[in-house]
Amino acid sequence: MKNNNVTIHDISKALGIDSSTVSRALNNSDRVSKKTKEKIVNKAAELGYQRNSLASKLRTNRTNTIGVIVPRISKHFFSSVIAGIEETAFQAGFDVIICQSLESIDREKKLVETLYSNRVDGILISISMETSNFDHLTNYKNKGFPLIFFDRPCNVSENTNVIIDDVKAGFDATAHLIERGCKNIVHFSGPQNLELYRNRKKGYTKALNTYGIAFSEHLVIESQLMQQDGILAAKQLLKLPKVDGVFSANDTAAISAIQYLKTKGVHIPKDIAFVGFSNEPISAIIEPSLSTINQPDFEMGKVASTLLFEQIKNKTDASENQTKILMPSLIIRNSSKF
Amino acid sequence: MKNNNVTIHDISKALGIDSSTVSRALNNSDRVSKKTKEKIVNKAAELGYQRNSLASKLRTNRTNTIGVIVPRISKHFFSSVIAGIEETAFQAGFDVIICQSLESIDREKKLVETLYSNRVDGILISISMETSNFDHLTNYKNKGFPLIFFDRPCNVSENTNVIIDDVKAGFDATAHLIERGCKNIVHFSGPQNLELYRNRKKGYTKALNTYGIAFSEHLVIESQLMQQDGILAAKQLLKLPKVDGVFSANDTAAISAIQYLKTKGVHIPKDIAFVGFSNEPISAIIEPSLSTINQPDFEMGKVASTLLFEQIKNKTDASENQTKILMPSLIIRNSSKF
DNA sequence: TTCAAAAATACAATCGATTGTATTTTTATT
DNA sequence: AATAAAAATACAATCGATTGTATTTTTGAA
Repeated sequence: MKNNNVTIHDISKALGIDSSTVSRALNNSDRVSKKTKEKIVNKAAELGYQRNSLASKLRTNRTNTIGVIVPRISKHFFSSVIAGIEETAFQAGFDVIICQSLESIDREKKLVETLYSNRVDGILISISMETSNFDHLTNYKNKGFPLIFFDRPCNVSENTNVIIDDVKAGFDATAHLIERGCKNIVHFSGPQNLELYRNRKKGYTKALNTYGIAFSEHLVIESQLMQQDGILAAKQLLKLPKVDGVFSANDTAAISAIQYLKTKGVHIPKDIAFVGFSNEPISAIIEPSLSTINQPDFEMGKVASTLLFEQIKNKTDASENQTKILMPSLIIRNSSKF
Repeated sequence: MKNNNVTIHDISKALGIDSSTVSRALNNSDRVSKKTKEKIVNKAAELGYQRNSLASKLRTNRTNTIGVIVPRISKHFFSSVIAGIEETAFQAGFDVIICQSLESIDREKKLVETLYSNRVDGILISISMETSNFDHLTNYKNKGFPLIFFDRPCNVSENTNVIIDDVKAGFDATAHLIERGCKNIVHFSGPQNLELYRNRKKGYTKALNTYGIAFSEHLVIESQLMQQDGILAAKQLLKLPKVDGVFSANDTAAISAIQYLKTKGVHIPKDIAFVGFSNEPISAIIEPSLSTINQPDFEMGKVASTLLFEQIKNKTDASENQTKILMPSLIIRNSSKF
């Protein structure tokens, strides 16, 4: 494509009107008369003019764009959060650039750099599973760059985090299994550098304590909670004595474990009851349907982006960091019914 | 955030070296001596310099960025295509901006404009279900802007399309049902402005013809193929006499229809056999597992982006339009077994 | 040591839009 | 008709990086 892009200077020349006036006209400034505006707008349409945002952004030092980094867009939870973000952004007149780290710290670093060098006005991020050092993020944050963590918080320094109450969720899930009669409850846990998984585990142990059940580290199976991990966990679980309940820190692992156990003749929930985490759409459909924790995903997107836009506006103020905690809810389905 | 961004001019001043040399040094040009390069690179690191891509892109008129517009990132098919695109793009040194139209033509138009005004080097798009007029796309295409359609092609003018052989897929799916013994096969079809759905339907009718079964328009139920539509279609289907097979143009509608029918005591596949389309991950897990058409999604992303990069490179040549057709494959699962 | 060639660096224009200031034109008041 | 105020428009600098050309410095061969 030859560079036949039309600029305001082309319009300027075509009409014999200064480019500054053209610019003002196209931005509907009231410093330009109605008549001239009309002429300019018409000529712009005629020539097929399209603003060069790069130039505009460079000059104004404002991009009206935010970046969002999630581990994986195909995860229902994240795409719902993104939906919430996009809705808020649309109302605020902001564009959104969606990126996925694929759980890789290297990709994450590169994405942050790219977004920053494109001068997005702020970033919303849910860190990768590999991220345990936060320098590539706090460096920007400390410069005063608007940066907000959601779902997977960062507490190594002062930050704004939007999370759900994972301890409560873990407690509720486990308590439900106990009240249902489970005595030997296994916990599928995730990478411990993520506070979120630490908290779900905390909730699990807290519930055991509350109900006077001894906690045993043997009953905690840690993995990345991918599909394959669920199968491995199920195999491991079968070697443990009289397990009758599982609280999995995500649905994916729970589902693959259930599938595997079914092939081994284990009856869910009679032999082993299951509670997952995330309320993936599939969880309502499989058999047995999976009890799980519902997270206010869409709301999380709205809350996080609203906070971000506040930070972007209050450029001058040292924005106060705050942690917003949203409430999860337990959905009881067949995988844990009597 | 005050604008304390470090520029090459800051480095220039700090070292008493002209900014052009600084720029060249940071781009590792061999017009700068090794010694000076080192000084500059060190100072850049010290000051926390980060290139302003906006300025760079404006000057060079090259963004090394492509845009991708899909209807919905949460759809497994699209996120897999995106994965393929990102892999190719990464190798080519390009950034990818992911956008979702949410099946809305208005959003789609706005996204194309935004991407263009940000001067992406090209766009890959799978159009929305609402899109039946293509002016907002062909306008750019005709200017010589690299634009490629995937999965949902555009044949109103000369374009590059990357698609799968939907006719064959529809044929295979239907033929399989017939060979299995089905005589009254319903087809869940999608919006007819999308060629893809027209083609799947074509394949369906072609198979009926081939096997000497009369085609009846009554047996085609058209909708947006969303979850809710599947239930409505199932209800409608129950009113038809002796339906014994369904070929659904996507998995989503098939799955919700199956769920509904099961509650009505219909046995799948004994009473009604099902074949879906897309091979969503859920399809392997539900009960009965859903026979479906597997699309080479990741490959489609690679092929489409490879073609796009070729077009971007051959700026001058009038790039030849071409249609690439990828081959789908039928996966037979329990929903259509004997 | 001298000087041409090569290497390194500096100068200055440029990408396209925006914006503060200056100038011209119009309007309205006397 | 004169003139001050207001409205409309023009001028010119700027955002930050890049790049063709010019200038200075270094190198090495005679």
